[in-house]
Amino acid sequence: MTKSPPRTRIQVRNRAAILEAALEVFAARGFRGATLDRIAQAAGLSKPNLLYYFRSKEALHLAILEDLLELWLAPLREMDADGEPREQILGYVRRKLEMSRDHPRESRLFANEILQGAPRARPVLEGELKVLVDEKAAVIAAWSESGRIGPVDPYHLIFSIWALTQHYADFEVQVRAIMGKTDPYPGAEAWLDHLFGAALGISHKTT
Amino acid sequence: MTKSPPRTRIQVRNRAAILEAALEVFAARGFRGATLDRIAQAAGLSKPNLLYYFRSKEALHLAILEDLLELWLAPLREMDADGEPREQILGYVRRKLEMSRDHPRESRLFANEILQGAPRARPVLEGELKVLVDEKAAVIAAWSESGRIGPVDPYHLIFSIWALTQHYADFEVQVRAIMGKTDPYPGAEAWLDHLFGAALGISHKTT
DNA sequence: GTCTATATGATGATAGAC
DNA sequence: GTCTATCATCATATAGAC
Repeated sequence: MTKSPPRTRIQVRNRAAILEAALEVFAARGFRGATLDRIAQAAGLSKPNLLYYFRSKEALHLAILEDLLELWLAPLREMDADGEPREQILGYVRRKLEMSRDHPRESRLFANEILQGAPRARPVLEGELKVLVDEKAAVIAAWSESGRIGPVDPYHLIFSIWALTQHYADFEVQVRAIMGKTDPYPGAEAWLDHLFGAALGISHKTT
Repeated sequence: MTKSPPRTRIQVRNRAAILEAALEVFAARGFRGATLDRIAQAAGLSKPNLLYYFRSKEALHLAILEDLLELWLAPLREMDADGEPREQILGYVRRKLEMSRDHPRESRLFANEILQGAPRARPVLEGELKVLVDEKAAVIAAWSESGRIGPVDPYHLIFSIWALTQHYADFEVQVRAIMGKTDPYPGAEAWLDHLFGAALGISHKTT
């Protein structure tokens, strides 16, 4: 799946420039909306030269997805079964929110891909992602059953964390349309801490 | 912005068929990924005939956005300043989740548009949407200040509701990759009820 | 109002010189 | 390895007959 490794410094630099440019363009316009022309221009190369490094638009997109995967799954991987449950879950929320703040393009690229049915990423979702989520869901379920956190549905809890944190990157335009120039992240962090903190309690008020 | 009203029954039927087909295709593939060929085929018309009803792809997309707007904002509009606060907010969550379940294509069409910077919907976001959100945020803030619900950030609360409910429509492929054939909506409803119920409490456990 | 045929432009990819 | 020139395809939109 990966190309033969680059040998010269120029190749390393060009390859990196292409991946950076492609991330920018794919994130902003989706797979179909992105053009090789635009990516090549952003990378400072000619279109045929770009295609010398990646044999097709499809191959370029795939290379990015693969590069991104570990970065993307890292925050969940760090959740430690032996840690303090509440701290582990709230820590995951914080790391994931930081990921949205520091890597919004990566978030939007994934969002574009999944929104359109994950034509290229589906194997990853059903393979590596599902395995990881099943594993961490089991950890959370054990915490819940032992009473160290309140009763929660681990899968929906994880979906919630994804949805809430990624929202600030993926729907940034909408957030800004409503909040103006105010940086949403400080408020978001406090709110998510409150929201998940309350939900993880042993019990909660019902009225 | 809107075309002259259709006059005959055939026109009404064709126009509706086009909008239905276009919703399907735009939602699944985004603006650039959708082709007039595919929309025309899905609507059972020739491409030039489609362009007789809508002068351009752009105009067709705009017509859909406008048609969708009221449907989309209705659940929030229904939130009643004179109702019982907790019930009003949880009711909004439920209606919005039903909207995702019953209208996933509409959700994905909006998501595509916003994800790519809202090139066509931006005026709506900064206009009608912002006005409505500001109004309802003030209502929630008043509830919070009077102590009828706990201290909440009204804007982030509303973002949370959008993010969580729309996630099940927009990222359906990912949810299914992890949950398999299980219908996620019953579990989602219970979880969101728990999550927001806990967060709206007067206070919550901090450890 | 609806169709066939076609103009026009964009885009992914290749050929071949240097 | 990198470029200019070009091909083949596809997509939006229009012309014009019926």
